[in-house]
Amino acid sequence: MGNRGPTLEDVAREAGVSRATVSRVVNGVRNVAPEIQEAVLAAVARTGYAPNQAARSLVTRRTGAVALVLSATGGSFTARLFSDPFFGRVVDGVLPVLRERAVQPVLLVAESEPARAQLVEYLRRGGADGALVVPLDEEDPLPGMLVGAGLPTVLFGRPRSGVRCGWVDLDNTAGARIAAEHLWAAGRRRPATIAAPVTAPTARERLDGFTAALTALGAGEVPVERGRFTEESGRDAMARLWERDPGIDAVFAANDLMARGACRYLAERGVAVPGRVAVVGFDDSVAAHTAAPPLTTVRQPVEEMAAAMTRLLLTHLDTGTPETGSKLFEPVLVVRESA
Amino acid sequence: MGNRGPTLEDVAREAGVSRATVSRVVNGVRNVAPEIQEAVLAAVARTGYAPNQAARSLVTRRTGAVALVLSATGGSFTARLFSDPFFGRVVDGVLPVLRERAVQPVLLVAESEPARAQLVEYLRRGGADGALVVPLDEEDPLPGMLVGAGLPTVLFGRPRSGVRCGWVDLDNTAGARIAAEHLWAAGRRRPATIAAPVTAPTARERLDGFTAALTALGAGEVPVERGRFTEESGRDAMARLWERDPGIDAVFAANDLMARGACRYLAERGVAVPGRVAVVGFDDSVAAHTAAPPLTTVRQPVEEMAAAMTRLLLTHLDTGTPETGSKLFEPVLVVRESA
DNA sequence: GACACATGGGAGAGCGCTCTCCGAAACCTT
DNA sequence: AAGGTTTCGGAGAGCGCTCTCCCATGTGTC
Repeated sequence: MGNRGPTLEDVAREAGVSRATVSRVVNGVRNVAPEIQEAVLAAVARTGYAPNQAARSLVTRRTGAVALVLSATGGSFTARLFSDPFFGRVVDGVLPVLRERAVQPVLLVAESEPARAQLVEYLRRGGADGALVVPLDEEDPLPGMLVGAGLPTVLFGRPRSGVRCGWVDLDNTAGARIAAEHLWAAGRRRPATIAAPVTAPTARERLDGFTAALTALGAGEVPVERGRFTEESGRDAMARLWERDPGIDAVFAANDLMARGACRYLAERGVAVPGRVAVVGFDDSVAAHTAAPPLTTVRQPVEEMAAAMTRLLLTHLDTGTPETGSKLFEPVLVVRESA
Repeated sequence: MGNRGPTLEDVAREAGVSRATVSRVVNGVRNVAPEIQEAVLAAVARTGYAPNQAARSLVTRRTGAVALVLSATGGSFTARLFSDPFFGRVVDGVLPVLRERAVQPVLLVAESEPARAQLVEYLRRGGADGALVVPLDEEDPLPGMLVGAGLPTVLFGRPRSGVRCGWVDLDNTAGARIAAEHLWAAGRRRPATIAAPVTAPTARERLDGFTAALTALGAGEVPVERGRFTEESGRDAMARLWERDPGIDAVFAANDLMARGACRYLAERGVAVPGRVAVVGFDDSVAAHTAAPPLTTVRQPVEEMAAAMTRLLLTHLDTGTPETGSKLFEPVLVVRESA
């Protein structure tokens, strides 16, 4: 694309000033006499000038863009990416913070191993100033690769050991405990849970936190089935749970989508929710209040967390100090009708 | 970020050759003696060299990235973006084509007016070599802005008049006709339709095509209610339709999600589908076959279309000719259980 | 053995911008 | 009025790379 538009030089000639002056006006720095400033702006408008970001980056070592990386090691993940409201919430939290600072948000998806490699290479070459990473699996090597490449990085969720970078996270264990205590207090003595893949640390904390809290309360063994965070998989897990033991009177699912799936199965079987079985979800996404019945769920302030994550990165970028800030958020139980 | 890593110069010194030679090896061009090539690669590995994309772009006028722009003029659209399987399918179609060519896909979202302006500025400055745009509203000014800025652009859906650029599209009118004919052939004589916002050209074609086909077949007035492409809005539209006229015996919805919503409403009212009312969706997304009952729907080969759109852009980029290619796809009816 | 010709690798210009100097002019201050 | 100080704008180096020249070797031909 020999799309060579006008350069600073052209604008300078047009305005009858030097390159440096045009640069000053364009970047709004220092004191340039008002009439000269006006002349320059007019010249910019007349020529249709747009600064060449490559040339600018070459000297400033900044691109003005920040990458929001969605990564997963499992196959076919765009399907999940664009069906789980979770990601939309992350994006919703990130965008305003970046926009306010006039930083361009750039979404990058790492859906496979080669994609991950290509993505890291892109960032190593200076495709963006920093990365906000939402990894979905514990084994995901991406955060380590990025941090290893020296790229300012902040994660949604704690990094695996050995990877030093900023992060935000929810106290999932506490969230699971809140759910357990709510169910217990409501007289439920035979709770089960629908967990998520073992590879998601988040999921493990929710599972362990739930069983640990129930054990502490004096409950017996808690039946566990696993889903894949999708509504469909939640339905299936509920089916297996029910087949194993129709005596259970409560179900805690690791996210709202799976909780919905569980409700759907129960509805199909004519089992009353919450009359016969109480259901608690996790996240408090839109999926929670549009469910039938509306879900009681553990609220994860995703947007807030994403905004905090973004601010952490911007601070890192501003100060240049690679201090790895972090922030842990507390969950809250949102009681609706399902439990 | 004074993140200055090793430069070509450093690698050259390390390998005992000139800058030019290192550049040749890194870019895999021309004939470099095998032993020298090896020495250079070793030096690259030792120094951890990564080419500076800004410097490279400055001379090549290429970034090696292509933007996939998701744009909408309505408010709060990330919610829809990350809940409608449609976008995931677009991404699924685009990624492989780009990956194969080692072009970095970069997702950009234009969720508001300022965001759109910032995005255009970013691309004008050379943030990417070209743009694949998925506009959701007819009034969306983005395609025009991009084309006006001289950026190679290909749209999903025909451009509004006055905007000259490549595009791919589905023959929505034909799709709606197929649906109408299917329902008519099945003996449905009182069909209604759930359309989408007037601002979506796609939606208008589906609505007009449906009513036109039915008129041609000899049907009377077709009741119309509008949704917003979401399952929830489809449910509500069905409710209004039913309230207006419980005599209708078929419903054609402008996408699968709304068709699902319609089914849900009918199920709530105890109306048999397809026994009493037949339902036809549009898109054949995952939402179609996971619905209860599985939806009869008009298949839109989104992935294929997205791949074609990408190839159109790459060709444009390769040849430099701003010939505005385009491709129209034919819909197919997928008959399942709902009609 | 003299010439033409391919082949491998270096020198150096220059992509478009920022930013540090510096000099000229205007303004105080005493 | 002489010196000091501030304000404004220009000159020019240089960011890290690519790519065109060009020269120094090989290799083939008669």
